[in-house]
Amino acid sequence: MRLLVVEDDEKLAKILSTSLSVIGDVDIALSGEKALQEVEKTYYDLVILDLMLGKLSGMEVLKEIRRTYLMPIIVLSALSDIDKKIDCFRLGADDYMTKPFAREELMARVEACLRRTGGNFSSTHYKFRNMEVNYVNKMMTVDGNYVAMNRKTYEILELLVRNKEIIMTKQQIFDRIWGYYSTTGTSVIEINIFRLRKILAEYGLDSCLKTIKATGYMWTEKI
Amino acid sequence: MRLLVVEDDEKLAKILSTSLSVIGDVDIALSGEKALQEVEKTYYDLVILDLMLGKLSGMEVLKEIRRTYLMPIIVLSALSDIDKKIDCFRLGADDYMTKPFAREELMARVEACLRRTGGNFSSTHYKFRNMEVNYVNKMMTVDGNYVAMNRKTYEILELLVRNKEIIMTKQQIFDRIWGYYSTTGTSVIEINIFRLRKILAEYGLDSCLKTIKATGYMWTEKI
DNA sequence: TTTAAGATTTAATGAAAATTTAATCGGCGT
DNA sequence: ACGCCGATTAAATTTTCATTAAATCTTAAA
Repeated sequence: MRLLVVEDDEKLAKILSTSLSVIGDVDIALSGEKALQEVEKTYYDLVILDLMLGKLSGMEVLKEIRRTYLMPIIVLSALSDIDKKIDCFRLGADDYMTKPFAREELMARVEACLRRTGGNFSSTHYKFRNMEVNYVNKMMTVDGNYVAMNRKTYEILELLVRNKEIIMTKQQIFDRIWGYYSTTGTSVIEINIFRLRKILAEYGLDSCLKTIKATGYMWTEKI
Repeated sequence: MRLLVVEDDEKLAKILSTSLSVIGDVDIALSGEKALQEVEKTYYDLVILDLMLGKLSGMEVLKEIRRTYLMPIIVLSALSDIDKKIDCFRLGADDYMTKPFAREELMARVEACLRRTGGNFSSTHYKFRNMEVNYVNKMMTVDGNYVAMNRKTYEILELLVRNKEIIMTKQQIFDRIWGYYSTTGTSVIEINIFRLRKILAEYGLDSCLKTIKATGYMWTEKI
């Protein structure tokens, strides 16, 4: 998880950064210009954006980021002005907090946002590189495009990525997807693994799906 | 779009309901017990939940809904108590507003939530090429001309385009359009999909409506 | 209230796709 | 070389869905 704090008050930026470090790696941008550079350079899962910046206003930064990126943005401001809030939400902010605020509330709101949008905080998605498996919608996407596959094939994929870096034995896979009372042999797993690999290979992801001989299969990000 | 307002103050509930009606159909639950019933019965895109309820506390309702459902929940409360806020976020709330609040701020926050969860959120219409689906007037137009279709057929179309690029399972479609207590089989979906396809085909749009075998259907712009 | 048009549902069929079975091939360790 | 296990391919079987026709329910006009 990678977060960006955009805040010109260096002291506050440090404090926020320390708090947020339990959630993921935090970068700091001390100006709007710097923020835009960072966002282009790195993939961020969430941005905390103070409205009070120097030359480039926070609103400008918000607008500019939203022209290209979709990650959640939480706006901080000294103003509780309703119109300002509305404007920020219009421009695509996900939340708006008025200073002063409790550290705990910020943390709670950050987590609520991340829960919604995925990342590893959420039990609704798995993400790796440009590929995503959405457990709710029962679909895999690459660069946002739906990748078609058979139902059972998908279920194996979901089971494996839900348990990444852990070996799933054939018996576990079988019991989970086909159930105890199924009469089919475990060779059906191999066929679906084969089909899954063929699909993954189109996107250079087949090396994530390892065969553990005489045991089972494992999804790994350590290629 | 279907919203649920859980609020025991009937006057306030009505006011909220009226405001929110521009976004979608709004149901009201005057008690926690009623809210849980409604949520089981109907598919909701978002819930507005007042913490001050009668017997069953708002927190209980929140916890209970989250045991099963994932739709965004915005909590309203007279208390600005930080611990209360934290607790709500922990239980899975998506946002927390302290009363009194501006109608506009609530609307902005509701839209921000839906934008995250409902894909490209527009509360009034969907447009693609020369075709438009107007949720307010409940009609589809092509080049501005009204395209006639049955009500149920239209409702499926609206549900699918509101969730474009996302697979809608047959169960989701069924629960949303026919409701939990309906006795009809899910084959009615297939017939309406068939009719919808025939209509769409006249305008070369049938390829937007994908069948996801063994799962459901999906509207896509990536033909 | 009756009637008829239209909307919706039920039922049934064949085609297409998914799943399973079966069989062959190939590598690796003993 | 032999045996084990998994990859791969082809073919058989099962499931799911599109499509048609007919039955039932709704709605609004007469």
